Parts: sequence; C-alpha cells; structure tokens
Amino acid sequence: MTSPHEQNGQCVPDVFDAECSARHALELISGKWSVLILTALAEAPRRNGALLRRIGGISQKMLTQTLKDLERNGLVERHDLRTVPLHVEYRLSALGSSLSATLIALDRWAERNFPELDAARARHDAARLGPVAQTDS
Amino acid sequence: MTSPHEQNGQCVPDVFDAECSARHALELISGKWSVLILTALAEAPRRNGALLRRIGGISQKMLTQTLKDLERNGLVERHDLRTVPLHVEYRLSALGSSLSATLIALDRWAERNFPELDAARARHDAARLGPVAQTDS
DNA sequence: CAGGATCCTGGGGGATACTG
DNA sequence: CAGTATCCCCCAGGATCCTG
Repeated sequence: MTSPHEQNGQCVPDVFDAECSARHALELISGKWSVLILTALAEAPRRNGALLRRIGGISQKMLTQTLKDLERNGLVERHDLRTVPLHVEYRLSALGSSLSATLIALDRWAERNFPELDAARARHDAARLGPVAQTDS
Repeated sequence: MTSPHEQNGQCVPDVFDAECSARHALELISGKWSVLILTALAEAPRRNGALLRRIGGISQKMLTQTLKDLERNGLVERHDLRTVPLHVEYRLSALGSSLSATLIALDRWAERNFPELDAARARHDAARLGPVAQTDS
C-alpha cells in the first residue's frame, strides 16, 4: 500500500505520527530519566554507583532499566571490566554523543528559566484563588 | 540553614537535584506530550481541534491537561475569542518561544536518527535471541 | 559492586458521555 | 467547538530481598 507513512516500519520521518519510529525515538530520548542519564554520561563515563549518586531521586531499578533500554537502542555502551568485585562502566556511544548537546541545552534551559516558570505558576495560582483585592504589598 | 540547595524553593540551579525547581521545569518541558504540543505551537498558533489533528495519538483529555499545565507555567498563552461557537487559540509565550529551538532540535534528532536506533535495537535483540546459527531465514 | 526477582500502589491516561 | 466529569485499567516505578 502507498499509505503516507508505510506503517510497517519505514515512514516519512515525523514525530507527530504516532506510528512512526521517530516518535518512539523521541519518547526514548525525552524520557524523564533518559535525559538525566544521558546528560550525566555526557559529562563523563560513569559506573552504576556513580550514576546513582549523581542523579538525585533515581532508584536502582529505574537506573538499570533505563540504562538497558538506552543500551538496547545504541545510545549507551556498557563496559564490563570482568573483575571481582564487579566493575561496570557506562559511556555514550557515538550516536549518544551526537545527542548530548541538545539534551544539555534542554537542561540548561530548565536551570536558567525555572524561576520564570515558578513565577508564572505563582501568578496563575494566585489569580485563580483570589482574583479580587490585589491592591497592596 | 546554609544547605547546598536551600530546599525551600531557592537553590543553586541543578537538574540533578531532585528537590530543585529546575528538575520540575525539566520534567515539564521534556514530558511526552509537552514536547509535541510546544513544537506544534512553535509551527503556528493553533486551536484545540487543530492540535488534536496535528498530534497523532493524543487524546482530548491529555491535550487539555497538558495545555493547562503549560499555560500555568507560562509557556503557552490561551486566547479565547469570546464567540459562539467557541473559538480558542493557543500560542507560545515569549518564554515558550525561547525554548522552541531546542525542542525542535530534539524532534529533528529523532527524525534523523531513528533508523540508527531501530538498527541497534534489531542487532541487540538478535544477539540476545540467537547468538548462534544465524545463517538462514 | 552490579543487578536480578517480587510484590504492591498511585496515578497516568484512555473511553465515553455530558455541558456552555 | 472546546472543554468537563466519570469510570476504570494498566503499568511506571518504589521498596525490599536475594545472587554472582
């Protein structure tokens, strides 16, 4: 069939198309933990424990799970120095590296603009709770 | 207290800090639907129905819900032409516009590199399922 | 140290029907 | 047309315990 996106896997790349693989790619790289893990690995190759310490609020389970997913999709490489005690290091693949600048830009934007978001939210919420009497302080 | 990030709301901006507002900002702007909505609005101001049609796979519920969240945080502006039938238009705020380039870069990366992800995934899965004897169909 | 296996809960998110 | 309200399911993800 000559459908617009050839639903079998090949499609005109479009993140707006729910069936296109590009959408899955986008959801992977913009995932809650993916962004942080990829950014942390962009700073430097890291071990499991180091990642756990670097990324506040992540659980061992989600770290392992997300790392596996990223590795499966070729964004992260797992290097197992077969020693005892175990020593495993994660690093970005070339593909992963090609993404890091954009992800870091995203982080930077959040770090530079969150006060604006906070302020907007405060204003919005204040307006909803008390649309009247805003004459002082 | 002079804790490193002043857990009351003011902190040294760090997305890796689970308590920092920058983290919340990051999670908002990297949300599954947020990215697509913001990108769609970066293309042009749009109405509810237009967004629904533009963004494949989104439900009315998630669209409304995410739009409200984005508006609350000052990234999107809602313009209600008080007509009947109802006519509401959404557009990026200045703050939202300052983010669009990065989000579009993210989309573009996904659209340009998803074949690499697909290939890596295929390789990875093939290796796991049958590391042996892959000579025929 | 890296990470598998299990159990369990909250809420993300779909479907459907209704309203101004 | 642009939403709101309800019901309900499913799974992301935490807590805990166990292994190589």
